[in-house]
Amino acid sequence: MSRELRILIVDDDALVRGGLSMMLDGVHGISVVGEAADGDEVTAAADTHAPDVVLMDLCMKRVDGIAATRKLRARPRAPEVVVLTTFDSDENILHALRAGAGGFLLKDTPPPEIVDAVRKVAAGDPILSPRITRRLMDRAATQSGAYERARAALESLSAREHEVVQAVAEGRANAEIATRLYMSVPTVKAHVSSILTKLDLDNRTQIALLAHDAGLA
Amino acid sequence: MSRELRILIVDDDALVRGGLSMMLDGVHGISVVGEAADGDEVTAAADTHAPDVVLMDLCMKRVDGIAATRKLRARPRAPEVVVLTTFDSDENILHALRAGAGGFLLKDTPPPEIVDAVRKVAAGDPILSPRITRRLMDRAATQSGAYERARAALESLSAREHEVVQAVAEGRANAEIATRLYMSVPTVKAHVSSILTKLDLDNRTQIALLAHDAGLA
DNA sequence: GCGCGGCACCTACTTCGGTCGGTGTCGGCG
DNA sequence: CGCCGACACCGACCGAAGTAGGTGCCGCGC
Repeated sequence: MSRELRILIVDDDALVRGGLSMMLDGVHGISVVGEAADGDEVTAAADTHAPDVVLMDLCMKRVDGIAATRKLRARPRAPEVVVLTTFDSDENILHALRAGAGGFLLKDTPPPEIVDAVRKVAAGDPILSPRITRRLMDRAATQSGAYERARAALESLSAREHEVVQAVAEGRANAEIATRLYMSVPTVKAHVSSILTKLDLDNRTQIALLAHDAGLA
Repeated sequence: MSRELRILIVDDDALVRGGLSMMLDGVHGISVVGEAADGDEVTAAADTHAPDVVLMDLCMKRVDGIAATRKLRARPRAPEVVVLTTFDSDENILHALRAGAGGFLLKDTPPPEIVDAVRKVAAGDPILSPRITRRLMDRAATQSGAYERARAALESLSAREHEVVQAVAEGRANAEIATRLYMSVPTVKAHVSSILTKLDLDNRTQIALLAHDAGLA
């Protein structure tokens, strides 16, 4: 097998650091190579210890965990980051994911699962707490509902009308659309009008919203 | 501990059913109580065997796995459903999630993980293959990018303007907005105009799209 | 061949949306 | 106090959006 997994623990609470360290260090294949108490110390610690995985607390005093994660992930040979937090607000989750976290665990996760998560993340697999997974699933499902309906509605349109819908969905005016699609403004209007009746809508804004739901940028 | 977990396996390939059954049955705490070869047979099998978890193949002949899942989940005391499939198309994933699947695994998942997944799903935790999790994470992250920017832009608006934005984002006409917010049409126009300059936009459609990005339904 | 429906295109007319200018009100500040 | 800026509100004007109606052009079926 490969060498030991090198872990860096980042949390501004010494007690938590201790607990995590105790939980992880000594477990087969894992060794905690360092700790940091603050977002500022993280990059330095990462330089000296070259960890494979960083366990990152989210709410810290000076530089928060999100920013620290972003900084870490921007480096060459970036370590994987597992975010640990007490709060599962959408804010936190989405920010962390955008910052490049490979895992997002709530602090009530039982120790063996944390160990497991660290291993999986190190292997490149993403890890989320069940509650978070559920959120993401619900999110995706609801969105895809609108998507399906919108897509279905747009089926009834002709090719040219599709192009017009696309342009309308970008917030463009009729004149703009006309030049872009090489037709006169009245023709654009005719298309828009036809689209409105076919989709049973009242105005171009509703076209734009529908198209947006259908995934046209 | 609670009683054994009752599993129903649904796949139109007898070989696959056999393999899964062999993999799961006999494992501590799990027993395979039935099999079904087709979406049509599923409800009947569920009636007779009252499974806790259904392992559902997605691509089947007559009634596909999505429809079968939807039907199962609509019942009282519905079993949890884990979808198993070879293909990880967005289509499949989103449809399955919307149908009420509690888990989505690719068929290349190693056996122990499948066992584990069944247990977790039975306990109410959602389960996704790493590749799927990654997809959902990326999806959420990209969307939240636009969200942040839009939210920030809308900060500069007054309370009344916010209400107008909301209404515009629903595709409403000025007259509608006027009655709804108890003001005259010219006043609505004034607000819209002010919003346009503050957000540096050209027309109400763009307002609607921005607001949509900001999460105003 | 002929009629027919759908499409893309246009003109002329009506309605809606957006700009400009202006009023009254309120709270902050020298 | 008197001034200023922000806000909510309105009326008059004009350009853009949407409607009605009509033309030429395929491709289809009788």
